[in-house]
Amino acid sequence: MVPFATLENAPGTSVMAVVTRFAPSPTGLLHIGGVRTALFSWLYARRHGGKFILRVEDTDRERSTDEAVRVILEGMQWLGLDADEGPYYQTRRFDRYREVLAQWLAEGKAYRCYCTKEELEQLRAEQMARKEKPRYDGRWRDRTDTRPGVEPVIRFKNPLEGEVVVEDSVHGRVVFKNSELDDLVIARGDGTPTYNFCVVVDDADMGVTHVIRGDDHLNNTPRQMNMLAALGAQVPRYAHVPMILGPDGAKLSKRHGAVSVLQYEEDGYLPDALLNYLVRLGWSHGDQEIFTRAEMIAAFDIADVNKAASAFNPEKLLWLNQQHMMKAEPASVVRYLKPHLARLGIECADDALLAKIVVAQRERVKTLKEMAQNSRYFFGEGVELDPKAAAKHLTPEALALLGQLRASLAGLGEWTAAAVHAALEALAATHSVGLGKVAQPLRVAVTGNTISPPIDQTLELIGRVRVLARLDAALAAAP
RNA sequence: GCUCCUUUCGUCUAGAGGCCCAGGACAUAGCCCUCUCAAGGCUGUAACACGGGUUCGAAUCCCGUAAGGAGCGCCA
Repeated sequence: MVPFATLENAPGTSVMAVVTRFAPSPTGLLHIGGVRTALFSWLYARRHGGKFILRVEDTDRERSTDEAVRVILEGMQWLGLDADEGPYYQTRRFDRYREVLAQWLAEGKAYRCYCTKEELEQLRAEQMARKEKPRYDGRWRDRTDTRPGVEPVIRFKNPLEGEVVVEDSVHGRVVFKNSELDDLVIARGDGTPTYNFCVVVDDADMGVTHVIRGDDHLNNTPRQMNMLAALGAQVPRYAHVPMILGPDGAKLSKRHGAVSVLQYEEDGYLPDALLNYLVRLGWSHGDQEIFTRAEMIAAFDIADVNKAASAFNPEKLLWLNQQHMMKAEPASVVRYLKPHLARLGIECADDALLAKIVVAQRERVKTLKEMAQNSRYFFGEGVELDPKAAAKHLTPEALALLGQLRASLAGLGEWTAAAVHAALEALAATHSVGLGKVAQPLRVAVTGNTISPPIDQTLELIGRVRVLARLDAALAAAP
């Protein structure tokens, strides 16, 4: 039991623990738009020492899929957006919804409507023809009879007059006239409850204090507030955050960005980098671009959230990902790099070596996937020489240098980057050539290509045995 | 069509009447550094949607217009 010593504050100022929720629908795969909403809700709860609830809104049984539920669960876990409660599933709360439905029917707060779909369609068509806003006209609102052969829906009796004021944390005061609202369906003909109704019951039952969601829900809010009032529940604080657009400024779609959040794991992004990118879409904290998780929690405030939609920019995400790889503890990057190495068939249990590889590679790759691909030559035996690189750099003159270099490397007392570097410089000096004249052929011989970390570090990490073997192979392959 | 929302560089944003002939970041161009590729540093190009007000003074306040978006479902 939580002791509440100060419950006697004036109305509206009572101390209330913050409770937020993320309520995705498993009718499509969770994408970055949803993730950002989840992030804002999570941050807000963490910032205020509150509770974060995960609730799966699966009342549409036709379109909900197990795959989508899996992506929500795995995605949230990968991102580290841990819930304090849930996941709840609305499909498991049907008894509760039926209870409220029965109560409202009994109290006259809701009623059965026996209109057929055809009838409703005709009504809509007529209204459109008259250039009116299409809406249900309440024709069954006060009827008590029934109509055989039609499974009735249940509609909420929305107030006819007055207005509903939404005090939104990002949009400010938004006023809706009740006369613009109609009696929405809260239970289908088959008895299953609908979204707007379930949300209201759930938010009330779960004690949600702050509803943070996409601004496509702003128009639903007055209806929900009316239902909350019918329930006798307190109205939460609303914050309708702007939507995320695709890179082209158009609505997010499968074609560009509306992919499963798990795709970002596969593409080699660090969870913290994705979160950092997403938090800066619609929110800012002065000029700060890079945030650790703790910094995000400390700085986040809904008051700083923008009103306008923002476009997703893949280049900036890439940049941030690299920034996070460079700032993070190498060991933590290793943890996320391993799956990518595994996908290339590379299993390495030497975490210390992997940490060194991370440090050597992170300033030249944008993703973990790229890091894994560019690190293949640290593992396995031989390397495949890129034909163009070999033709350009493994010239007879270069091979002559490499031959001498092989000897000096073989005789090195200790195999460190510093020792390798000294050997290279000595060779370059005796032949009066730049370091590049020997470094590039060497790079091609041991990595197969022209790109790698500084050559001395590269050799140290590849290891002497492999380096000598690869030099021998390059020398032997020469004409 | 009706109701609601939105509008600062290509993109993300700072800006809460004078600090702004608008700052930062990504991207982009140039230079420096350099054994490759990067990273890093420096420099440049680039924006207050438009029109009226209010005010000594407006990116900031008000009103229109335009353009986008959302909702108007027995979808969520």
